[in-house]
Amino acid sequence: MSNEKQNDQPQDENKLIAERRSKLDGLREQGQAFPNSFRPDSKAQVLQDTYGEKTKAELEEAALVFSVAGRIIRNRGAFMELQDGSGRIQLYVTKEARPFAKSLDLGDIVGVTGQLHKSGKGDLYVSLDEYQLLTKALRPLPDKHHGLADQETRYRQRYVDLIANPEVRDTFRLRSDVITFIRSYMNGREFMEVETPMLHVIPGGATARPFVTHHNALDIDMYLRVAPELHLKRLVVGGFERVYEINRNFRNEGLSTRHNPEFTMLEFYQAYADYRDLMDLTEDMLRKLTEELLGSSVVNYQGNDYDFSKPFQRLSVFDSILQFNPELTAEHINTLEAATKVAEGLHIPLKDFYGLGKIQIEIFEKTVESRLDQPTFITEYPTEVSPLARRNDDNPFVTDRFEFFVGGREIANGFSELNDAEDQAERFKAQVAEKDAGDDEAMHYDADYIRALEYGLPPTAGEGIGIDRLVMLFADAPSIRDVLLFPHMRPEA
RNA sequence: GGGCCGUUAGCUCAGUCGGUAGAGCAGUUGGCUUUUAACCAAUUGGUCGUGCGUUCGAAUCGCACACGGCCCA
Repeated sequence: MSNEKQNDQPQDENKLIAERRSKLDGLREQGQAFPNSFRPDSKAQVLQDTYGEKTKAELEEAALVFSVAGRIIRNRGAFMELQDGSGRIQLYVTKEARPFAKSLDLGDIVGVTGQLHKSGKGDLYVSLDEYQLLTKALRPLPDKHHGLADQETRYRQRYVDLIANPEVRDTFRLRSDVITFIRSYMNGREFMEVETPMLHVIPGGATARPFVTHHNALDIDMYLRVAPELHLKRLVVGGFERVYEINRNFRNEGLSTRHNPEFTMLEFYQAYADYRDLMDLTEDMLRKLTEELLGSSVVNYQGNDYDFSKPFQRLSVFDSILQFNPELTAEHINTLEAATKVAEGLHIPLKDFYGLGKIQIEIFEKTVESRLDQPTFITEYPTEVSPLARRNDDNPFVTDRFEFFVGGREIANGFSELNDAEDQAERFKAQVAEKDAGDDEAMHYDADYIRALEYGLPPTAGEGIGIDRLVMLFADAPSIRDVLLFPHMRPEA
């Protein structure tokens, strides 16, 4: 019999839960324990905003009656506090309602209809004239004053975090606002939102290790996409001249404060534009986003101010290396031999297949990237590390490409697209050679994409913007996990 | 992958030199009922992350492991 009890109840059952469970048993005996007929007509925050300034006498005169529903988060004495999706409002326990109030546990969800009053201390409250328990909470809430502090529990049980720590709700509302703004901005510029496959037969569009899965009916391995790039450009070939997608990418890499295996990107393509046009667009969009969301053009992130109102700096990879390494001259990084020496001096591990461009990027990432504080575009990325970007007309060693940095972090990556099918085929072959040489992040050869280019991709520029990192910046969040509702964690022990 | 820190009641946290496991909140019972983390009185609640070891005796010391946090690669 004690075995039975253990089998049909959770392992972490304790006395607090058992007491609530027995209250629920009593409710079941009385009838429907989970009624779904109550309809609130008001939200707590709307009542606060609409009537918070009214005087006690004005409210008595008006005799307004409202219905609210939500979770009881405080229940002592004559007042209770109810929290709904919008905010909080007090409830007054009338003498008749005392047995009901006494039977409630913190966390229970109730529906209440009653007159709106103002207390002697100046707070609005709804009187418990009519009331109903809508959902019994079996588990106790975290400490009402300290909230939920344990980081692991906050990430694993986000639902509790959202109940106990109201500022967490603000972060995710901000995230929603960012995405809403971006959609509106792109739609306003005649971009069309599209959805392209998540499951790829040939992973492409970025240099990254993919997740592998299996399609049973076709009996083939498939890959979760690392980027939507190649599909979006196929659409430009097809005649959709401005497309964008806001969706998840999957990269099989480690977890850190800046990396989650699935993350959200805005990716967009504009025909008859080049990378300079996209730098202008990015600058305009981020400036407007900042002003719209924060009401200011200065973003404070982890104690530093970043000013989005001034023109963003534009600097080539090559020049940035020289600027941030005053002891270096052009001669130190413009030949394979010299650059290799510099890289070795910086203790950068090099692989045999690295060319000059790759080594320059390694030097850039080691010595420049984290120091790009104020909003900055870095341009002219080496062709070697840009297999999908158009070569620069004056210097084919580099491409018409930029990345955008702020606070030492890469936020965006864009370039004029390579629309020379024969050049693209050669670049794919170079990637395959790198893969054969041991680079498991290198791209595959995508023959259908080459075929699409052979039909003709108009001159086009494309860009990807990391939404998670952007939200981190605006939410002042130190970890990407703070802007992901359900960040990936190792399974619980 | 490496280093440092953490894991004690449902939650937030103490726990000294190795010697019977503590507080506040919540819970239970009673009182009170216009409060703002309500208050008063009494009271329940523990696999001290897991395992092995040292010891007469381990939350405490050692080793290994798990999970998390921060930093580095």
